[in-house]
Amino acid sequence: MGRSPCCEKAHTNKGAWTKEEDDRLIAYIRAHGEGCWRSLPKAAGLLRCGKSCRLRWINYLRPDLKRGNFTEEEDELIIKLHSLLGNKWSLIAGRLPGRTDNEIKNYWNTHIRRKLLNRGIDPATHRPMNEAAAAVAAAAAAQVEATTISFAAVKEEEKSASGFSGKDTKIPVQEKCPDLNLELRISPPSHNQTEPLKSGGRVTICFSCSLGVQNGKECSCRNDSVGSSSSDSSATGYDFLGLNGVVLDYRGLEMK
DNA sequence: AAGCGGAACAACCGCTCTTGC
DNA sequence: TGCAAGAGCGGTTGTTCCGCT
Repeated sequence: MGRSPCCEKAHTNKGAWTKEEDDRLIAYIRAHGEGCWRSLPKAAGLLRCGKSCRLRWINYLRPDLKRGNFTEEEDELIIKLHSLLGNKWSLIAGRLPGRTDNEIKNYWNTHIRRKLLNRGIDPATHRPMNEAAAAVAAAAAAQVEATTISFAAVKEEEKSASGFSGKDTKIPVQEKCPDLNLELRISPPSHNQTEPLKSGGRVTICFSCSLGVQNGKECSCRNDSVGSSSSDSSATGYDFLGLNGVVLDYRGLEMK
């Protein structure tokens, strides 16, 4: 049983792409468009795996790609998006026109990770390093406890608690960042809001705090006790990218 | 100039998800 | 409902480049 390999490895090239291969791929896609990647190599006369062709096209040959260094703005945007989405590189890439998931992933691993470490921030949790270590220990303890909970029961609870359907229910980001709003919704305070800010163990914090910069100049929740006046706009969500006043639903981040 | 080590990046691999039968 | 194919994603590896000694 099992799946047939995506290509016949014995008859495919591997390693760096040559100029000629690039030209063939570009010419074929210009003529026929992006279609069935599996059959594309043969049709285009390439001794490459379909996956390899797809990757090459998406990451390097697409005409709308923006090459060159990342700007400071892009850096910060990536950090913010990563704190919200985790390693969902494709989603992050969807918010950065002209950038690819692979490019962003590489850039994260080589530049941004170090940048955050230099700031004393754990790149995985976006919290200060010492706090992150404590969080890891706490998470490990919690995991032991969690093993007693039936997986089926959890799935059932997810299903009923989530308004999302199918694909949307798999979002795992929250497990790593318990402080993040599980619905990943960024919204201004609703004047009609009747629920307290902290409900069912969910705490909403400002974006700056989620990055581990408590009491920083950008922290908008420092003076707020949880559950304070609902008329304070900073208490219920991030002013994410200056989007205060806009409801940002996680589902909207999924771009195809 | 040569050797070495680390950084950067391109590409591959294995897995999951979606879709069609 | 189950299976297989195709597509996509994220982690990892391999190669090249560059600066330092």
